[in-house]
Amino acid sequence: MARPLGFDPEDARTALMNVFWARGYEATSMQDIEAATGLRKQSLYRYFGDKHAMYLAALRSYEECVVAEAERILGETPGPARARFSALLDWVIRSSSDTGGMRGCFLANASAEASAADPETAEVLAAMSGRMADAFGAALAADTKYRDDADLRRARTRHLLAAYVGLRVLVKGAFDAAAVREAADDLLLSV
Amino acid sequence: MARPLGFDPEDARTALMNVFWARGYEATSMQDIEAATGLRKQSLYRYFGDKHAMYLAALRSYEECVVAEAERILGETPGPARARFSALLDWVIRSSSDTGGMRGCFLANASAEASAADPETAEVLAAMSGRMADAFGAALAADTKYRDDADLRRARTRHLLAAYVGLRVLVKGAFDAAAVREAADDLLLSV
DNA sequence: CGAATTTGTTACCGTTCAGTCCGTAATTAT
DNA sequence: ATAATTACGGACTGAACGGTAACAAATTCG
Repeated sequence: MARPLGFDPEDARTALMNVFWARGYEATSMQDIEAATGLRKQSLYRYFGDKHAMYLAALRSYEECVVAEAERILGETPGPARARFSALLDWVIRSSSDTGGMRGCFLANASAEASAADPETAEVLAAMSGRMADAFGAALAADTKYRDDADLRRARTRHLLAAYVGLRVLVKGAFDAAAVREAADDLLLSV
Repeated sequence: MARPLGFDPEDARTALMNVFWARGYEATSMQDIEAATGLRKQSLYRYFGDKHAMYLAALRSYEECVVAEAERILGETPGPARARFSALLDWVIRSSSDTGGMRGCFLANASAEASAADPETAEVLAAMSGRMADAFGAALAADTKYRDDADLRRARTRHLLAAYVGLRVLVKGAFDAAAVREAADDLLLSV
């Protein structure tokens, strides 16, 4: 009955994801968001609510884009667990160098920035890391060694998830591409 | 020749460390800093310069407190590499539950928050992670297996550092104490 | 004691923050 | 066409930001 939306909400969410991913929550101003989305504040506020809601939308967009892709790679790569994780790490390293800048992992960045006083964000992050953990566990279960030992599988899942997150944090400052590759190769030896 | 400083600079730096560690750089306001240190803005500005310098002082304080303690534990624990890392992880888990809140690792938090546009912070972070890597490598060298194979030692060092950092990020949201313990135990199997 | 110097405190500065109001343009239903 | 409804754009708001200026209290040296 009235004028339709002048922008694609999906595009806006992707732009939000990129800007919050690159700068974090606190360091991103509404000016940055306007520039990233190409929209005016008023349109953003009407559609999303407030800055915090935009951040949650960005996190959900990351979940749909990146976490889903990680799940796909871990699930669809044929062969044993090690091959699956190798494919995952290849993809991480490749997509890191694609974007040039080392943004790390939005999930890891958000976890590190998260204050205890933000239960909504904590919930989204917990759900996301839970999906990652499930995907890791399922990939491990491709090997009989892990399929038959739930305790080992859970422990190894947590170990791998920690190493994965740590890699994506360290790539922002301490590790160059070669160091990441080396750490990833060594990590695969423990799978 | 004049009135002496009315506060202990070391205490002030420790307070700065704690407040930036808990909240990050952007989310910490000068009001927070005044409350944490018990000092007024003017005293802080005169002594440290500006907020950014206070952050660097906080990072250096962390390096002197926490990184130095990690070096000490890795270096002075007797026995093979695994025992040394076990002691390190015990200490991490113990000190995490001591402070109640899960602040994670200041180094990891700062790395995740760091923007590429801050070379000074990047330098401090690189130096700190370098010290951690050196300490990890030295601890590994307690085993002949690692002492005699520099390539393996370097790769394993990076793997362990990534896992260590990842653990301390995930403890902020995704992992509870039991999950950390489990991941740490599994991590030790790869040493 | 008194001059010099530095600390600590209060008030203040311009800027930027997230968020809102309101007039205008665009679209649909009648 | 016209009325109703909605999106858009610019101007605006009060609060909080980081940072500074100016003054009073305290300490040391001559």
